Amino acid sequence: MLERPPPPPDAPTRILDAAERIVQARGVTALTLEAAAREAGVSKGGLLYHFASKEALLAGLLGRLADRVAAEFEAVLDAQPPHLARTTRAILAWTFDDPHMVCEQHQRAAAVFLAAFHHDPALLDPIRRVFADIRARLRQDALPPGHALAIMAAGDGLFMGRIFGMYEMDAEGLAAMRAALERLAVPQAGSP
Amino acid sequence: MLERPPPPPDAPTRILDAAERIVQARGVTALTLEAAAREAGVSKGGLLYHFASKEALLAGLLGRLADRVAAEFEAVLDAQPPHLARTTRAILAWTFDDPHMVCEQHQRAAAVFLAAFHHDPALLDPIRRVFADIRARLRQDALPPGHALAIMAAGDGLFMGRIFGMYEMDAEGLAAMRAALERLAVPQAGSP
DNA sequence: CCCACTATACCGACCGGACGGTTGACAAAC
DNA sequence: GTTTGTCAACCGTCCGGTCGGTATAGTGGG
Repeated sequence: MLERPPPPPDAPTRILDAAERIVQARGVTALTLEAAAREAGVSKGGLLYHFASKEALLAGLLGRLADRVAAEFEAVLDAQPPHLARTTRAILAWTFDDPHMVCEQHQRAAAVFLAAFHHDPALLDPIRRVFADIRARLRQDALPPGHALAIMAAGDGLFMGRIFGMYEMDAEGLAAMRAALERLAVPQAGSP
Repeated sequence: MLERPPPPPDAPTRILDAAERIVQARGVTALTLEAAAREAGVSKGGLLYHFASKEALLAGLLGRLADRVAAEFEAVLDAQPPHLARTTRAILAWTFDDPHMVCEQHQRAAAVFLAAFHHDPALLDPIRRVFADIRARLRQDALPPGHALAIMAAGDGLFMGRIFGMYEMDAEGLAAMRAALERLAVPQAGSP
């Protein structure tokens, strides 16, 4: 059964894809309007027709990234069985259940994130909102105070370590860390 | 009792200080050779006499940063009482005992870090070594596997959250989080 | 059906400015 | 008189953004 090949994406999408590819492959500095245009198969003028400035391009990139992150987390959350600390456990799954394939996508996300921050920290606002929303839901988990925060921070730290090439954690260390954090995700932990 | 005012720093130091100030105050993009020179009170040629290229300037910045981070951690570690998980507890103290004054310094460190990463990720190597060393010592703490890692990752995540303006954690949340992590820093935790 | 007009999508040459780096001169120190 | 530190002027390049133009596809009047 052949899948119908997806229709060719429209120009703005193609341009955003191209920009992402460049940022991921050759770094923030390589993202110029010309390069993005060429990679997308349009002229610089064509690119600027859809994104009126570099900032607009970055904003587009960030908006899409925020949407994707939100959707990804939602999917992980939906896959979690009911539990008093469901959101917290979703974060754990999100952090550790990463099929290796996704790593590339995370690298891309990080590259976009950093590119945007580099240009103007305010561009991160869409993502900030996504995470603020997650944090709000986290607060409703029936966990001792601080546990959910610790788990989330640890996930973020792991993510950062990967992004900046600070850790190369082996599977064993990763599993141990996950186990330790999972023990924090037990409602009323520590007082049977 | 008046402290003897420190002798005026030499030119390379003045230049590095100036570059740091610029990166912190006006972002990565604002760090140009001209701007750094002007801020340091020398001409561009004068700057290039001491740092032959922008990359050299960034390498200098990063080297100094790595030294300072290492020294700072060492100081925190020395202040810790003997304990089976001394290194781990030093990390906790490092993360949470932050007198507010230091926050500014951390912002500066992060700005330098990001500027370097932006130019060339390989410039981060000196810092990578510092953290690799800390991680190695962490492994010698008598803690259940994963606990020290979790604590370190949480610290990193908190740091990242602050850098990118993702969290604004209140003191209460911070204290709760610290308490949760501190419970992980107890040797043989969980099995009396 | 044809024509005039308009809107959409795109092109690529060009401009202005910034930035990294070079050069040659110069003065004080040794 | 050579070395050391500093300067100002300059150069080539690159990049973001502008602009005049083109091709295609409607749209409405006659």
